[in-house]
Amino acid sequence: MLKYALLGFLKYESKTGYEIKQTMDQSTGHFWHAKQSQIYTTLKKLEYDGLVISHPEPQDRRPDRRVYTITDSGGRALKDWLLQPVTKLDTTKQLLLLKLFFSGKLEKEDILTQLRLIHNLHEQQAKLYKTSTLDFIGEITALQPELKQDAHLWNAALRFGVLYEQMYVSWLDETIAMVDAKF
Amino acid sequence: MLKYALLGFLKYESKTGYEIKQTMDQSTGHFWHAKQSQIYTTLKKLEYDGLVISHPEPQDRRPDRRVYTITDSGGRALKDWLLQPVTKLDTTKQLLLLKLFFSGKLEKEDILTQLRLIHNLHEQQAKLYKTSTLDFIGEITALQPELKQDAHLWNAALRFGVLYEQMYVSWLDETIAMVDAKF
DNA sequence: GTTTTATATATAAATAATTATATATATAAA
DNA sequence: TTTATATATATAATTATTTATATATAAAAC
Repeated sequence: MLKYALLGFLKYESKTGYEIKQTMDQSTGHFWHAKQSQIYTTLKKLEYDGLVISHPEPQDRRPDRRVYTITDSGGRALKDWLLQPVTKLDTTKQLLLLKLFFSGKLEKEDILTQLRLIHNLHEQQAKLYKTSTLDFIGEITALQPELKQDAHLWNAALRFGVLYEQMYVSWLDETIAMVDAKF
Repeated sequence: MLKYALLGFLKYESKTGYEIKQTMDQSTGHFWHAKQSQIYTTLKKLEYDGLVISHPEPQDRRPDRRVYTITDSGGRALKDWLLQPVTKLDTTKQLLLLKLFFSGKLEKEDILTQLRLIHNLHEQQAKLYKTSTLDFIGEITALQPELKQDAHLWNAALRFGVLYEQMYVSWLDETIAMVDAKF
């Protein structure tokens, strides 16, 4: 699937692997991520398959950048994929839930420590959504009004993150109270 | 991580790979899953590492079952892992969000079709939580009262699934309305 | 002044996970 | 009576992903 994410970003503009990594972390990061090494190897595969092309760009006092550009074939592959209906639920892997599920024989305090730690992490993430991530969408659409539709969808994806964190924190509150009462 | 899930299940009772797969699908399925092939290979690895042992059990008119049992070493490994704090958020991969993110240039109807399809899937899943999954916890604790604490945590994990689906469906309602209005 | 962070690309090695098969039997449903 | 489902184990091949590492420079922070 990563290949389509890469095509998606390159459809907006040509980029280097490094730039894609930065953009990804700031935009799709909370629902789709990849390591730098995977991005580089997948870009190579995409070029081999003719979905992107690359050329080196000299820079002063720095090593060459390799800039990737989507091809017509890549554009078609992207669109085909976008139109292909999603027919099953994502299978997420939640480490905390897995641990909690098997924690019935642990001490009360050990369970609570685990839950409180994760509570902090999710509160931080919730805060993050309310500040930094919001502005990059505004900036881009101010410069490129033709991306207005896109921006609506970016906001929807961001909104998902906000709701998810809200839900997560309230579930944690509930669960901490339950453990406190029943253990 | 799958290895710890397997140890977790085997801590309750000795099981075959086949049985673990069934149990997993019915219990941790919505936050941790694995293919049958991965379960079999991971069990072998666990045995090689001395965390479980296995022995074949003859059956009448069916091939032998290979029953796995957790060892003391496996029990310790499980407990160590359970106590180890979770220090970062899970990185989920949401196919629908990824597609939506890049769908700004699609036709309104294509986007809505995609969203409505996934809406159905999540409503079904929400319904499923309200019925079938609830009873297996009641059944087990009726037979084994010493699992009462465990059952509280199983319910908490299930509750997460319920809240998640609620959140997902309401986000979809919001998003469908937005696309309907803005595209 | 030294360390950290940012810019930039890339490969090797290892681990994790999926898909596709193969084999064998019994029972229940169409 | 044929088909589908459930019981049971297992391997091969492929794909996906992570971790670790190497190289090189500049700017900013400490």
